[in-house]
Amino acid sequence: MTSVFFHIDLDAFFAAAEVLDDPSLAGRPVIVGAAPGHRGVVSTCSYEARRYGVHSAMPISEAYRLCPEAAFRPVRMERYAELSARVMAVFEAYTPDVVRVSIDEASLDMTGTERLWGAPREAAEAIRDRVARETGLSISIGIAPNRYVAKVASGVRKPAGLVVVEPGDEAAFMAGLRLKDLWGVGPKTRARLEELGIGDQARLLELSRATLESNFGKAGGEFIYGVARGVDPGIYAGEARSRSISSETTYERDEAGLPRIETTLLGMAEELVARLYADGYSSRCVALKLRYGDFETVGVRETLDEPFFDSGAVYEAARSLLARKWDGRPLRLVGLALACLERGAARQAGLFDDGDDRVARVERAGIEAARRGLGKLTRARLLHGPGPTRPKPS
DNA sequence: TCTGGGGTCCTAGGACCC
DNA sequence: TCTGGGGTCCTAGGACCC
Repeated sequence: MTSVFFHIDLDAFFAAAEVLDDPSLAGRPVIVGAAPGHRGVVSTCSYEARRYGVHSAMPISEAYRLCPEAAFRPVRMERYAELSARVMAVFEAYTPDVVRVSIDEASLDMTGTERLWGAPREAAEAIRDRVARETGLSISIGIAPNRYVAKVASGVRKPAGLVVVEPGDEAAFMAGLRLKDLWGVGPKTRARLEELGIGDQARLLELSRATLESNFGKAGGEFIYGVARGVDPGIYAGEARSRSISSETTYERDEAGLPRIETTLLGMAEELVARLYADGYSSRCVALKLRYGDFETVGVRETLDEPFFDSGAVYEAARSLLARKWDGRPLRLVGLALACLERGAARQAGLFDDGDDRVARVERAGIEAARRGLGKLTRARLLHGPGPTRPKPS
């Protein structure tokens, strides 16, 4: 049986969600992201805003300059997650094999569903109508014999696009695209390709696998060689488990005060450990990220033999990494990450009976934190510490 | 008063072991 | 006297994506 994959993308999702909740925004340029006058970027903007040249990841100051009359809205991730879940539930009504790629994208294996939902195009229209009816959101759909080509196809005719690549047409479809439409080939790779005289897809096909590997490394070369021909490199094939969790913050003004920086790290350690327990992981690596005023970014990390047991240990590790790496110049950003994640919450030997009930583990973590007086201590420090260190959530 | 925050994967070099 | 190799783990940095 020929495989049929749908890749579905929500159109300008965050901006569309804002319009949904405030219909007076319909037809206006809407920019979701940082507030003008603050440090930050555009997260998503409506198609009306794109006509002014505004786009994702653009500094908010520039977006404001281009389109001061736009409605600027903060990111409301919880609301988007709620809407996303409703959209994903619609997809799951059409196939059991839904890979949720991100908050606004999914890859569906629709192989063998023809008898239920009709030809791919009909099924796609049915999904689109149902998403619109149940959530009021617009989607773009790419259909192809593999997940990679479906993903690319979903992006070439947004918004409300529907692009079908028939079996056998994958290579021809890819050959007709611009280099920037290749998923996984970013600005640096494109620049390097241009140095090699490669400005479009057709020219890219002339490069041998060996040439690509010698320029982009073994993995990179193989990747480019394959995707240029419509071969799926297995982008969503990996095991769906989290490998790291992180938190970072950009100060409104560069910060050189050790107490404030440490307070930031303390809050992050608490937040990360809480998330770690809630998700049922343990970690034995902590990584500190620092960005100086000139945007120079450095990192330092440490791996332990045993998992961290509580946020106090993570905080102490973070402090010592800071002492080791920071040269004292004002910091624009600090970030903390936990990596080497393993399934199962960390336990101190002998403290608890075994048991892997998730809720129980989370409670245990809370109990343990309270036992050590950690909860109270850190709350006091965060409330009365050296002032606010985190920008308003944008 | 440019340049967020949360992730993934790859590379290259060094330490260490057999 | 010129210094094996293979494997694994760890670190720092970089590219890319949403």
